[in-house]
Amino acid sequence: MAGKGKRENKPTINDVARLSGVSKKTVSRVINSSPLLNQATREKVEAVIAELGYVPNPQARALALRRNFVLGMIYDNPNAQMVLNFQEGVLDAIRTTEFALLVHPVDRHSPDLMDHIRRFIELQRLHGVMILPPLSENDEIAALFAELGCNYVRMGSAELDDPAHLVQSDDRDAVRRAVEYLIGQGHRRIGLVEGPEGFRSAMERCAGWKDAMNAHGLDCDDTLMARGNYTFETGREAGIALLTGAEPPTAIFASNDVMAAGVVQVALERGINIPGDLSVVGFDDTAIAAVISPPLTTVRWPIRLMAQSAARKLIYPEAASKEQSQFATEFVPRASTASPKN
Amino acid sequence: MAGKGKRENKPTINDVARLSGVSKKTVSRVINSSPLLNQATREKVEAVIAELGYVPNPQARALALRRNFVLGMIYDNPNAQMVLNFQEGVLDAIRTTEFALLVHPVDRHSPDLMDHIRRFIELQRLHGVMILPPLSENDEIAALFAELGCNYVRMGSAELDDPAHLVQSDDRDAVRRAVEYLIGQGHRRIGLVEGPEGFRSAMERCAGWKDAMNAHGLDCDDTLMARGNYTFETGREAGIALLTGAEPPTAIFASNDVMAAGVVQVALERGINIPGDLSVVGFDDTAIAAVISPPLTTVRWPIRLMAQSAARKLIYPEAASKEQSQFATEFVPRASTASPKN
DNA sequence: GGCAATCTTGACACCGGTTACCATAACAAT
DNA sequence: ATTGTTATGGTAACCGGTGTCAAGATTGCC
Repeated sequence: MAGKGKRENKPTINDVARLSGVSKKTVSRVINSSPLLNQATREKVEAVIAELGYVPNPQARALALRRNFVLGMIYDNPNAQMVLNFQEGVLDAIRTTEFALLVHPVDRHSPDLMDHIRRFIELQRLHGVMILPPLSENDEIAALFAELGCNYVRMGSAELDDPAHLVQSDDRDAVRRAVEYLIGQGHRRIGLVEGPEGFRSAMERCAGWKDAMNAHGLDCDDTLMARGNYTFETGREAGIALLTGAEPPTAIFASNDVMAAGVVQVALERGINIPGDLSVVGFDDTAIAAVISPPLTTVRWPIRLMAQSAARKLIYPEAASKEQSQFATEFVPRASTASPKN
Repeated sequence: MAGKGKRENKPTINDVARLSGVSKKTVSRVINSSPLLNQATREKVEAVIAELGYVPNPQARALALRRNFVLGMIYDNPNAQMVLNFQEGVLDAIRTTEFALLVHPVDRHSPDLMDHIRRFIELQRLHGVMILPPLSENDEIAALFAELGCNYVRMGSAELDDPAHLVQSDDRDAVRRAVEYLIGQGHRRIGLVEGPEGFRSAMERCAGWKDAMNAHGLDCDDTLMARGNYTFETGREAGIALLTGAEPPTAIFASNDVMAAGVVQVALERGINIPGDLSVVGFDDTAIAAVISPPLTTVRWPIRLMAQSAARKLIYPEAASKEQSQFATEFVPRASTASPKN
């Protein structure tokens, strides 16, 4: 039996209004820092707010404004470090705002992926959603967001969408530069561990490798290429395939760091010295790169900055297309590369 | 969905009521599967809901029910893979519910950490929050949640709280078993790379090492111990400290996988063969363990299961203390351990 | 002093759901 | 036929904020 006495409930806008002798609407004006408001009134109300420790109810606000201050992020994690860095970047961007971040991992091989995503969008009514690779490369998913009227930004390795809906790194160029670094060291037979079929990022990275090889008159023959699917195990397999040929490469570019780690492990198991007998280059610069032996030469993706930009595109849609979309990568030389011996 | 017309606003409960010729209240009863309702009416309304693709507005629901169907998770990432596995576990648990997951990384060294967390809790009014280590070991933070009336679950390595607010692995026992494995292989001088000062998990793991050493009459002298702070770099430093002594250990237990990777890298740099000259054991079984060379023997934490349990404790508070709190770890032998040579 | 222009403020409906309470219909028991 | 009981559905108030619009207070100007 609740007495009429002190309530345990949080203070509401009505409490603030009553205690400061103004109407709810005026309190609302204070909260939203409306310009048409007497300074004295504002201070009086602010004092009461501070005293009560009043914080507006976000659900009520969302309902009245028909606007939800929550950003979403969907991913099918290819890489934990990348996802987490992204999360941190988003948090950087929303820290000074009232936005929050909802995460939603999915399984891209699930047969009801689309239904699953649809349900998620309809249920949560988010302000906007960021889509991470490889889901971001799926145009069908983007179309679903558009159909449901949910704002989105895709994070990708190529021009997947217009600038308002995209943050992008130029993987092709980044890989070209990395491979040219190897060529500059004197390598002529440079292998490629390709990413999975149908992945845009895999295609771009492959194209970058070919660009560099062709530009220097080097052959891209089949014995220099092996396909993986961005996992460690397939990196190992690709490594075995490349290293057991008649004329094995003196350097290998792997389309991501985990696969590069697989190549390194296989090489070491066979007594192939790195970087003495074989140079290895990865892509992503995730935590693993610095941690394996020897530390891996790789390409750093400015994920955190890209995440900040993606979040801002959603928070300020009117400026979305002016917000930076293209991000430069950075080549990070470490100890897994050297000039070939001969 | 029939009708390809212009996409109006989303259907509301009123639309459903009008089209099915019943009142809002009846529709609400259908949505909440109230038992006192005519079967025919229910089916009629359900048909209209399906046709319209109606989904109740979560903000309005949250407001009316005074209850928010969102779970939160705060962490100061010590380990990306762990955080992500945890997220996936939570998603497992909420997949069939209407709950969503909000994430909130923080910096535990920030001077206004407490204010930051307070603001987060007050602003979001979550249904409950999961706290990951090392933040979970901070009693002050737990007290803040209690003070603000926000339900929480801590994830930890020891009995930090009552079962309703805790999911726990027994790190001490897990480490004891891992070290006894080394002893069983014939090792006598077994080094410890300790975790950072003040961390409960670090203390527990250290205690487990001592338990095993003492139980077998082995000395825990200072030259066998070095402290790190759970980062790769400090793992390297600790490795150098342990391996440059007069009588270096033949095996090293590192309190987490990244530090173990640091030890491995340092050893390989100095031509110390692993596992021939030195066995190394880690803790966590994060992705890195399987990926370095040689693959790391370690202890697997059932993070995903723990996360599921934590989420269920929050979703069903009435059953929270009956939900599993204690989780067993699993010893994972790989190629970084072997019997000492001599 | 009178009147318009501008600044402040509050009454009230509304966002999209929920519950409390009441009204009616159907059906059984007396 | 009257009454009691149980199903079922309607009405209105409410959750805690917001927009609209107009009234009241101030000010400027002739």
